[in-house]
Amino acid sequence: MRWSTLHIPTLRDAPGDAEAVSHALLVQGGFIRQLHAGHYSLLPLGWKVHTKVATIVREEMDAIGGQECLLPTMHPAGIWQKSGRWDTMGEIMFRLKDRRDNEMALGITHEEIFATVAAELSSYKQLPQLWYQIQLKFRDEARPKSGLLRVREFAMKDSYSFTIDWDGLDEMFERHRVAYARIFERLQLAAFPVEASSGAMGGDTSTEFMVPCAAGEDDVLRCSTCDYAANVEKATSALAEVADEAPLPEPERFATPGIRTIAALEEAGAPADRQIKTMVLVADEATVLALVRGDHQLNVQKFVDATGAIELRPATPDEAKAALGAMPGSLGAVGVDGLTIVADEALRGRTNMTTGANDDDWHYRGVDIARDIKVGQWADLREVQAGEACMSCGTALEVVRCVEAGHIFKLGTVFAEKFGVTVADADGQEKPVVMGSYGIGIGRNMATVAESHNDERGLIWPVSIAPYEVVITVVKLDDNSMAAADVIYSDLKARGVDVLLDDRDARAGVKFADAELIGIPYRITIGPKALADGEVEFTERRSGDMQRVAKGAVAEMVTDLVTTQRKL
RNA sequence: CGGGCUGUGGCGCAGCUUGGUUAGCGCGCUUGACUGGGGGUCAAGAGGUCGGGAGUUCGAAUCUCCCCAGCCCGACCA
Repeated sequence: MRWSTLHIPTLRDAPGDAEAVSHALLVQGGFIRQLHAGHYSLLPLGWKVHTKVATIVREEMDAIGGQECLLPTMHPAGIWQKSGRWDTMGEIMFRLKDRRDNEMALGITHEEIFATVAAELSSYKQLPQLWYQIQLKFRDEARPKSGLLRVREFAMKDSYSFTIDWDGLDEMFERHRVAYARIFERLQLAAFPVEASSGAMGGDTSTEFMVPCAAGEDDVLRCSTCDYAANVEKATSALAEVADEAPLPEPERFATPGIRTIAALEEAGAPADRQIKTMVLVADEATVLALVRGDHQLNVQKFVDATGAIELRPATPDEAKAALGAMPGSLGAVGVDGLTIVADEALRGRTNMTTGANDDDWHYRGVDIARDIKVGQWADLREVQAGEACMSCGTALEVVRCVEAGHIFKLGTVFAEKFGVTVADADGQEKPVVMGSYGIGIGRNMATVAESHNDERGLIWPVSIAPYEVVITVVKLDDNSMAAADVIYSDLKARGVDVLLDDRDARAGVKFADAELIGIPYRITIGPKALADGEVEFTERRSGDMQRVAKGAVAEMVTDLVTTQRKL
């Protein structure tokens, strides 16, 4: 294409409100424009990149046997009520009504719809099936941010597997791991798999693919020695043994005037790891207690996963007082009856502990948890901190800030049971089909590549998804230069290279700056200097390295380079 | 949802504290000239409901109130 005819609205200045690098560069480079919070228009350049990302995903899904479909975006409420997620999804779901007052929703994901399609399966001989689509999802995110990284309307590749048993699911899961690894390799993203919480998706296990990135929103605990990596919502670590002394015969009250914090109580003689921290939470309208060791932090998602709570929030100080009789700072679970008490595993078997006495300015010491506290449920609740020991090898774990680039779930038979997705097995017995679901956001991955590949001059796209693989920059629009440019341009096009001819009547500096800003990986510069020797200049965007090439040889050379890079 | 901040030509901003003729600047845009290998120079132009509404006032971009939108932090979130 000829630049002079295209709509590539690059900006001299970066937008003032863009914090994330990808956001600023995609706007400045003329790839995207915001319509309103969380909704972006993809301009020609942006759509080209987006399409190339989608193509890579499509190719890799096809390579593992995926069959592409396209399901509706708008769904009747009934289908979501059938799975029970009409209620559990809460505010994330855009809801609307049609003219007959029927309730509808915009799809946040498509398990329900694919399960409906799958209900037509009737025999194990039809399995396995692997279906996917690249389709818009709508999510009413509380806080869209960072350009394309977190939006309310976005294209996602979501695939769904249907197998006769769990071994089949394992096989499908493994296929996706391979496909995703290939996708991220082709996108040149440093993604790595991590253990994740399945959250509202439910199901058995899930794996996220994370890309280290400052603009990300997830923390991953990673071991540098072995391959352990897990989302902080799921991560565990090995704790040093704590040797407890024998407990007192019974908890002993002692006055702690003015002491409201773990740290203050520590100064008063109770080490933090010998304290029980009691937090009052409101889970789906019920008051519950979460107990962790004094020096530990509660991870809310872990609590949700352990208890199945849908909505969870900390109680207000007044609510805490109403429930336990004291203000935060003197709360405890000793002798508490009638409230659900969930305790972290690190507290199991501990004795001689200190905790609040549910009386302002009073605490108990000598507490034996097994004896004195009616724990209703033991669970892993504590948030792992950087530096704690890896469970499998003991190395200190590090925290890495990441973007979630993909997420794959083993769903099991939950949806199959609700939607009647059953098939007859070899013995003629009706069996629920085992499902998996697998997601990868197209726009988010595009933005993540932008986050990962840029410099002070702008974007540096990998050849695989660059809006154009090569730009021909004509320094001076005289007949001689344009003639040479046209020959090379036609030659490259004939060779199947995605080439952009910058034939704008602008100063060389402007063209160089724009080419670099929009991140075209290779540039052929045509100017009188080199042309006098029958040569053109060839520059690699990433390194800035320039070399002179005979004008008749450059097309073949570039084609070879691009072809190699493209396939990577 | 809580906290902080911001809305002024296409983009980036000043003006607002202390109300006062015609609302400025840079970039971009149009036309012309000179230029021509890293965002050039000169000249002449076009382009603005100052986020919206109500109020105070002789007079509001500026003060007051309400609303809307956007950004950032936190909460939340497949």
